[in-house]
This record gives sequence, structure tokens and C-alpha cells, in this order.
Amino acid sequence: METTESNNDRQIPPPTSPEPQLVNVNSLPGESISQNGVQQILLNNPTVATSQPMVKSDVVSTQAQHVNTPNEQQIITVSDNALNHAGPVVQAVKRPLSSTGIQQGPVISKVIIRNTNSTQPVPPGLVGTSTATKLTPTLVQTADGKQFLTDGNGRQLVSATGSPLKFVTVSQGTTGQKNVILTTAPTSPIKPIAPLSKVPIAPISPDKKSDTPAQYQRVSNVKRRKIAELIQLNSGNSNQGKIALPSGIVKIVSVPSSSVAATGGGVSGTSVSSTIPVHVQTISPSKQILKPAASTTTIHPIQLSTAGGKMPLMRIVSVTTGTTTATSATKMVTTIAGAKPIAPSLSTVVSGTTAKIAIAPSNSGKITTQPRFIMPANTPTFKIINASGVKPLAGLPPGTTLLAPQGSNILQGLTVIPSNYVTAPQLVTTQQDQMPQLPQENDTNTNGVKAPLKANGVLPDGTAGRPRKPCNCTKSQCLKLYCDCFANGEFCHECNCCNCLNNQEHEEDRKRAIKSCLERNPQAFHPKIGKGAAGQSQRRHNKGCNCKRSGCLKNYCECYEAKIPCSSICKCVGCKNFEESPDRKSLMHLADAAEVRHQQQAAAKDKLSSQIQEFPERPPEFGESGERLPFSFITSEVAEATCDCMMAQAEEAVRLAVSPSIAERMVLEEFGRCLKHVISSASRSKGPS
DNA sequence: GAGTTTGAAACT
DNA sequence: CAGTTTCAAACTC
Repeated sequence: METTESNNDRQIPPPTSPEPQLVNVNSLPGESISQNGVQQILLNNPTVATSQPMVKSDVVSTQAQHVNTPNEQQIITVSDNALNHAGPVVQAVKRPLSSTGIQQGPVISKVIIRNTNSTQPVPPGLVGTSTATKLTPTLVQTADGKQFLTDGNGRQLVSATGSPLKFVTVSQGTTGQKNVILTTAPTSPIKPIAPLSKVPIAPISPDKKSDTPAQYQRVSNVKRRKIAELIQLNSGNSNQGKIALPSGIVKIVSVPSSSVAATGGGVSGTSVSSTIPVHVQTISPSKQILKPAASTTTIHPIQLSTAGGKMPLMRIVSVTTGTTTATSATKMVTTIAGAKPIAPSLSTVVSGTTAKIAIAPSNSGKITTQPRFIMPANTPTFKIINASGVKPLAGLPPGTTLLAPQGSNILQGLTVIPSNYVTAPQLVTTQQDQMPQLPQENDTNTNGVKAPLKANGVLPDGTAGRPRKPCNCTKSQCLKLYCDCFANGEFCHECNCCNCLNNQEHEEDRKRAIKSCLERNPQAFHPKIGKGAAGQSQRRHNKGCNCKRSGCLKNYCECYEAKIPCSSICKCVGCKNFEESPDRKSLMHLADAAEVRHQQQAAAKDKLSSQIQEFPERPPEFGESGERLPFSFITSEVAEATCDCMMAQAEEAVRLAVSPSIAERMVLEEFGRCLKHVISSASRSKGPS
């Protein structure tokens, strides 16, 4: 998309002061994992005084992720600014992997940073508990200043190789305030369980259940043993290989002064002074758009198209910018009517000076990647604007993390991603960002310049309507009435046009073009189809057509296209588009039939897609009481071992030259035995750890 | 998908 | 206002 590219190309000037540059959230959905295997989450809280107990924003609970590829390490890096400003930093929990790819050593499922210098207790509810929690690594500082990581019970943690966990220092800000970076291991793509092919099994009569000779059954005993070993290895008993589900993260970001940290590409930050309270909430794909009951808040759903397609969806809620005080922002976060309640431990974050950003997991059992603060890079239909709506903060490059100037109330901690990661429904701008209303039938607006209200296909309420056909303009720059988008008072949006200027980035050109059109024809932007003369209920083309060759029975004719008969205003030649015309009747009949067909197909498609959405992506691996369900033991390794057993039986059948039906039975019975093995081994492994 | 036809819009 | 050119959509192959 042209406009996106131009946004992405735009460079942000370097910062004017040596403000602390923060590590940014640099991973795009579905990309970071494959690129560097590390997902980073920014946690910056330099404003907390040393002696103060930590507030919620100082604490991040995270969960180690299952790492299932060889050579991949899990690294948890915590820079604990709040411990003291000297900044002890705990780094690295490196856990080598076994040859099976299953983790050895403890599963770090929670990290708690505590201010051990403080005499005040850590406020309750700082860290959300998780059923997957097996260990609570805690940074402990002794009286002589040494720090080490404990398991929460006073025992020092060491790496799997026995070496103590290392401490590293972290860069410090210029004002004695420090950035805190929390880096968690990626949410590794969970290997899907290899689906077991459905094997049609012929019914076996009770008396013939096991007519395969016993010696055949023992053929694969050795191989089957491997299944049990795999299940034991992968069971909850050893706590290894457990896939920790990510939880929501709550944070407040504040920095001493305005700065924007950008991701790679050498793009530097710039000063940002803006006021945009934003509520970010993860939603599940099939959820309806939430509408606040009595609020001017606009809620915009965003769908992130990712490689894996499993990224939790984020909803960004922007608020009418006229009420962007800290108080209203707080209210905004807490009063979204109908929004899913946020878990208590992850509830609204309040910090004296910053915007309120809350994030809640849509369904902790289903999220497979870490919730992120994400918003699209500027698009023609969505911009980051300041409170007055006057100065758009355009051109933030993808990967930019927005940070707040101290004392301001600002959108922050959101990562800008390329708009091509955001699929329909698109976002719309807030009210101040929208252009004036198009002239209506009796519009007496005299400012002379009318402009579009919305983007092509986006309804005024921000929801996505049926999009207009994308235009294909090549020479008009979409600033002439040839362009349907422009003629209808819309911005081009996902069109195929070249050199398009019909967007917010070319406001001036657009205004000039609109003015020029209105000079030629003051009615230029009035609807072409209006009501008929008094007493007539039918619609009518306001200008009439001028068709010469089409008989007004093709879509070249504007009257016919609008499904209305030509009128006395028309200057057409050889018109057949009148009420009684048999040609028109037959064509309209065909058109109606086609329309019905189209609607039926669309309805069927909608139904199918909604059914697909309702289908669970992946059943939960754990039961309600936290026990591991049997099927979760069927890992790819187990499936492979099962196949080995079946193959061995097949080979044995060939060696013995049995009939095909016996051979088939031998293999299928082997499968049954393997399955029993899985179930029994799993049940033995499900005991408390 | 390329080429043609068509009529509205833009221009002279 | 009429004639011509430009343009993008509709249409055909």
C-alpha cells in the first residue's frame, strides 16, 4: 500500500537530548521468534524512589516458555531498577536442552523483583499466580550488597550446568534513573501435535478380538517401551517440557523526558508531546466489537495477520481527545462498558503521571503468545494525534515504542507495527482528525471546501462497512472526479491507485482539488442519485445520463448502474432503460437472480467462517484441576514411536508372508496396543509433582 | 490479463 | 455551450 510505504520511509529526526534510549519492542508478530529467538518487553520505571516499596508497575510476572528446539536458550534478564539505583541486574537462566529437546532444570515460571532494601512489604497481588508456577525465583540482596537469585525459599538458583546465575550491569540514564529491561524467552511456537490419521478399523467381533498370534504382538514390545519412556520424560512429574502459558502483563512506562525509542534500522527517537489515553485489551478473534454504553469512546478492533495466525488480537480503544485528562483517562480504562473484566492482579494500572494502559488476557488458556502493546503504523485512516488534533505524529516507523514524557498523560508503551500487519476492519481517526462532513442535500456550509469524512469502506462509527470497490486510478492521482473514492468524498483505502494523493498525507493537494471541483461544479460532491420530483417516490439521477451506444442497459450508464430508469433529464440516445422496456425487464430479472445467488453465497461463506472461528484452535492441555490431559502426551516423538511399532508389525507380517487381511489386522492391533500404552503411561505420570 | 468500449469529467 | 481529450470503469475475448 502506497501510503504505508511512505509512512515507513519517513525518518524521525534524532533526539535532541541524550535521553536514555530504551530497548524497544522490536519484534513483529510472528517474526521475532524465528529471527533471534528472543522477545523483549520493555519495562522502564526510573521514577520510583529507592526507598519506596515497589508499585505494581515495578513488577512483572512472566512465565518461562517451553523451548523445544535444540540450541535455543531461555534467557530471563531482569534489570531491577527499584532494588536500588546501583542497579543490580540479574541475568541469564541458561538451560541446556537434552537431546530430546526437553528442558532440563527448573522451569522459571515467575520472576519477582523485590525491593529488599525496603522495610515495607511487597504489596499483595503484585504477581499473578499461575497454576503452572513451580518456582518463584526471587532476587535477593544481602546486607553486604550481594545479590543472587533464589527459588523463593532461600535456596540460591544455579544454572543447569551448576554455575551460579550471572549478574550483569545495565546502562544507566543520564539522570540517575535507569531503564529496566525485562527480556523473556520467546513464546516458542509450540509444535503442533501430529494429528493421528484416522484409520478405519473394521469392527472386531468379541470372540475374535485378538486373533493375531501372541508372538506377533510381542514384536514391538521394545519399541513400545520407548513410548512409555517418552511419556515419563515429558510428564508433569519432572516438570520438564511443561508449556507455560503466558499471562497478561501490566506496566506503566515513564521516562524523565520525552523520547521515542525505535527499533533497528538506525531510526532515532524524537520528542513526542501528545495526549492519547488508550485502552488496550486483548480479544479473541470471534469476539464482537465492544461498544461502550454511554461514552464517546470509539472502539476499534484490529486483526493482526501473522505468519502463524495465532497472535492474540488486540483492541485499541481511542478516546475522544477533548477529554484527555489523567482523570478521564483513568475513568476511560475502568469504565469501558461491556469490556471483559480485567483480572484483579492485572487490573488498571495507575501511575501519577502517565497514561493508563491496561492489558488483560482474553483467555489465559488459549493465548499462545505474549500479549503485546501493539498499534499499527500510521495509515490513511489512523493516526496518532495530539490532544488538539492539530499535529499528527505521523511517520512513526514500525517498531517504534512510544514513551511518555514525565508529567504527561500519553499513549505509550505501544509498538507501532506496519499497517500491512493490520487487516480489516481498519481503524478510523478520532473525531478531531476527521475532515469536515461532506455537503448534504441541504447543506449550507459555506466554507467552500468540503472533504471526505471517512476512508473507503469505513463507516462513520468506525466499524467496517462493505468497502467500496478499490479504485485503479493511474493518472488522476485520485484527485479528480474520475476517481470514485474521491468523488464519494472518501479517502482511498486499500486501492490499487498510482501516485494517490487522496489521503491525509496530502491534505493540501486534496483541498485544492476539492476546491477546484467545486469551482467547476458546486454540486460536484452532491449525491448523483436523489429523490424524484414531488409526489414521486422513485429515485432519480440528478443529472441524467448521456449514453449514446449502450442503450442505457449497461453499467456504463449511471442510471442503469443505479438500477433506476432513465428520466426526462437524460439526454441518452436509443434508451431502453425505461419501466416498460422488455429488454430492461429481462436484464433486471437476471440481475436480481444474480444478486440473490450472490447473497446466498455470501451468507454461506459467513456461516462457514464463523463456524471455523468457533472451532477451538487447540484443546486445552490441562484439565480444570490442573492435571495434564492424556492426549497432551501424544507428542510428535510419541507418535513417531507409535509409527515405528506399526511399521515393525508390518515388516513382521511381510516376513511371515501372512495374508493382507491378517497383516492389516496386525498393524491395526499394534496401533491399539500403542494407544493403550499411551493412556496407561499417561495416567501413571499424572500424579502430583 | 490484455485490449476495447463506453460515457463522465476535464479541458479548450 | 459545444467539441475534444482524458480518464477509469465496464466489458469482451
